Amino acid sequence: MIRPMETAVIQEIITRCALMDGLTEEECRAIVQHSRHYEILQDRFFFHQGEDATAMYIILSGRAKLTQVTQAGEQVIVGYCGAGDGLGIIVALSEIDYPLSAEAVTDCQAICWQRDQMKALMLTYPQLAINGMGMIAQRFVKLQERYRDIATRRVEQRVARALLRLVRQFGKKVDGGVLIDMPLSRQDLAEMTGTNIYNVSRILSKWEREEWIASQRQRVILCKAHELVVLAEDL
Amino acid sequence: MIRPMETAVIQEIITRCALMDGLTEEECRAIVQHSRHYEILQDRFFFHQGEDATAMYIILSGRAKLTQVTQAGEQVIVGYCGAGDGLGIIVALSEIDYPLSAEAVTDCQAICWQRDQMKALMLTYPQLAINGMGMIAQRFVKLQERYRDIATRRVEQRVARALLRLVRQFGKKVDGGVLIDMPLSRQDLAEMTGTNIYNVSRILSKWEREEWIASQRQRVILCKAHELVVLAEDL
DNA sequence: CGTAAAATTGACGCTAATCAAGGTCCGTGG
DNA sequence: CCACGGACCTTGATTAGCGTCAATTTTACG
Repeated sequence: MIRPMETAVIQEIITRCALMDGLTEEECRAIVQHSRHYEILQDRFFFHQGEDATAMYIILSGRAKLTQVTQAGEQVIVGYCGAGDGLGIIVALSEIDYPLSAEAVTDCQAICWQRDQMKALMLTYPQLAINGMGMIAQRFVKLQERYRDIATRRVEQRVARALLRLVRQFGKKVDGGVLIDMPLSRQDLAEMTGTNIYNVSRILSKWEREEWIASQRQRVILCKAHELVVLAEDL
Repeated sequence: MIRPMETAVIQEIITRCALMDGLTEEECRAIVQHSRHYEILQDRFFFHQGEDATAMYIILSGRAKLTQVTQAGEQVIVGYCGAGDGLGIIVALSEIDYPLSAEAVTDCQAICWQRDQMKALMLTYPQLAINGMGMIAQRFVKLQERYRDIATRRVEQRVARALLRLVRQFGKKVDGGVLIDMPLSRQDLAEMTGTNIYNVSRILSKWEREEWIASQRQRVILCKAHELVVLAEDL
């Protein structure tokens, strides 16, 4: 079971997240008041690709994985989200279905607004809409980068770049290096980079031999991030 | 030289474009009044990746190519735009630089708003902002699709899918099939699909032998689109 | 301790990237 | 009008990279 958060803590997290940029604590509180608290256990879904979009979320704790599925049934991972990140923001701002699925890869807490509720709030607090757009713009630019990566880089570079992005987003200092602080399988890395587990495994094994990384099942620690950067940027 | 359009014609085109959905002709006229007319010759740029974003455009005629460049200097084509499509909308809605370059591949006419002007208009006509967001959402979803394609499909399928997208967007009935109505080199197709001209050339040659397409320098006509669909969707 | 999921490793073959050479088309200037 | 140069396209040969299959090992957890 998840231990519920206190309202004050929630307020604290939300106030500092990008969606609330430029809003007073007062306004922020009012906006949160219209949200519902939301808990979701590991491996369950916030929503599925193609579902009618009714809600948007801000994650308070935990990690979520954004995925798409092809007709052939292959998964593609579009990205990960953590505390402060938004899920389904795009659908609060336009009339489309969820274009991807969001899955909790650890137990998550979040707050949640109904689409119509959020639309109303955005009319009252236009800054909210502006922030939402900014967040989408950010995502858009990131996705374009990754599109470019996958179109032009070799598998080894793509994996290196994926790890570096994850470490920037979820890195946690531990002795011996920086841990990517969430469950991350070879399969996940394969789905992020458009390859398969065999290649990923071989590549990670090689890096492990060179002591650039240390990895166990579902865990990766970067020890010599610099070496990976050199590889990733081909310097 | 480009033959300038009459105001009435411009109005006609703009009124029907996605940015003006749900706005009265009256409002639409007022919005257009705050724009500048803009002409740009083939091979020149609307803007470059990384430039400070000051303007957004709606294309009236012609075709524009959206590209990104990697550090290594390789180009990636993110997509094409034609009449009614917007350029740089994302930057009108958030505070970022242009994330890509937009190049006229034929002579283009467009209308153009300064970022601040457009922001002011969006405050007066909120529907304008909503439409802008919808357009970005559309693009976002499309980009995700293409990301998925490139991550999971073979080169031949990717080329087929690229051609089918282009034909849907710019197809023009001619005898013998449907022409992709703009200059389109092997190089362009390679940059759209994350491969090289040699592969594209071989693939198109093969399809030409099978009479699925007819192609000349910078031109492609789809004769048996159905066959390409079968290939593209692996049925 | 047993089981299932995750990860590893080797072998094999195909796809697609690369290199090299030559052909075709088009606009320009003599 | 013709010759030339440059951009575009084609094709073959070669090889590296990568996907796939099969078999085995490791790890987590009940």
